[in-house]
Amino acid sequence: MIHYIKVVAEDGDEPLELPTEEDGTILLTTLSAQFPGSCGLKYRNPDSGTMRGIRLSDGRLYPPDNDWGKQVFVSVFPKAEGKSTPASDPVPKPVKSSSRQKCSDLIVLGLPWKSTEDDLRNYFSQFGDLLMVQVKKDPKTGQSKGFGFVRFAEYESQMKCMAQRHMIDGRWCDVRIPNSKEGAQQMMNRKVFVGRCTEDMTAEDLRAYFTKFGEVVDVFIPKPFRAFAFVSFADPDIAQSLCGEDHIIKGASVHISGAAPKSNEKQGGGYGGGMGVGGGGDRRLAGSNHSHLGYSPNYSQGSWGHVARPGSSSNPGSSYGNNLGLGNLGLGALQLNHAMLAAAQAVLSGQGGWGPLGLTNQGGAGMQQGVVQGGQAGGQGGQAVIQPSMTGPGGSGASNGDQPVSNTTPAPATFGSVGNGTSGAGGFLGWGGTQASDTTTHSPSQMAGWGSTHSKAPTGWN
DNA sequence: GTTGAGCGTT
Repeated sequence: MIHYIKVVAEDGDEPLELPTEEDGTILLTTLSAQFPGSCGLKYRNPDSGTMRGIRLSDGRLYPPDNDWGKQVFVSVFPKAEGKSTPASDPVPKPVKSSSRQKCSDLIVLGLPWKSTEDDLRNYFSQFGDLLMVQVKKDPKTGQSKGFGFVRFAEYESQMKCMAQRHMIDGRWCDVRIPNSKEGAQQMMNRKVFVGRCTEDMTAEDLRAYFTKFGEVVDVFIPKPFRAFAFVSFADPDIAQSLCGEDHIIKGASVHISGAAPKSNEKQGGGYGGGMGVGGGGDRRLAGSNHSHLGYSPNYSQGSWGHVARPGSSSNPGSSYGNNLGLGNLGLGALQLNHAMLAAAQAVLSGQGGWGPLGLTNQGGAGMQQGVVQGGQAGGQGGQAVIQPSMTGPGGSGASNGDQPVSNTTPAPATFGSVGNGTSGAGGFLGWGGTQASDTTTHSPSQMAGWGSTHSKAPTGWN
């Protein structure tokens, strides 16, 4: 039977009532939801006049003598600091004009093994409405991996949440922006990469969803399900504005980024990131799996897969026509081998036996997702593997930059796709595209944090 | 049945 007990953060405060669970215990998360950082309860023993601690086990606070009684309990904080009265908000609101910012998923690190999604929801709801809560677990054992994700409805909630550490079920946890969001704002163009797609997302679903942000001119979903898609907008600004965001589509959290996210991995003028051979291969022909309604054919989408475009002016296609100038390739930075270079040149010149790619036969139809995987970058040369995932003639040449091509190949240098632009823009060649590796250089630039250490839970936990 | 820096099978 549920009832309520009175709790204060400090003697003299106005009591706040916390609900018990059915078994009469109080969840620590319930406590810490109202008293951030709180890790326990105590009360004054009327007989001795001294304070007594409340038993805590498995994240539950147990009533003394099986009865909470009518007394007022006092919240206990780790270091005799960090307590906060409900009256005084401990978090100075970073009230910026950031009100219009959008929420992103937040990773919660350092969760106790036992914490459930309910615990997380219970705890984090103190900051605002939650759209998503998940604890990553081992699929087999169901054992928590000790981290999870949350997503708030309001950006203010997110800000508040990230502005502090979190005591969850007896452990200090950190909330951060996931690494997957790195390099968010970049690559201005009209096509965005939609990662973490689920298989039940159709092109129509994506179109329907993204249309509310602006006119969608194309949706591309790789044929063998690969958990990502491309969405192209008529307005590049729309696409750009979505980059870096997380959206929830059909219950799944997808991540939106520029079509060649690895672009800013390297700097110094080199075009390190993705290599894409990509003319605007977006000529769409009927029969493809594209949704193409209302598509205006004058969107030349040249230069996909190209990254780190010099300057910010978007002028896709025209300036890259058949430009194989090595200066644009950033070769030095990527240690390309000759085989790959030759392959690329062959592609652009329409020779080289890349028949399966449909380049030599189809005049304008761009090959789709043509992928060339060299060995390790700069490594075993000659092992270029071509794996076009779509070869149908007339297939719309969605030139898919260098998005995740293979997560199994270590540091694959990949081609984007190749295609002759609708407007005659020739292929542009860029190199790069290491999807899986290279994550070590990222240094999450979040709000000032608390080191990276999670203090051990007070003994008695875990 | 253990563990404690990290980054999301679906």
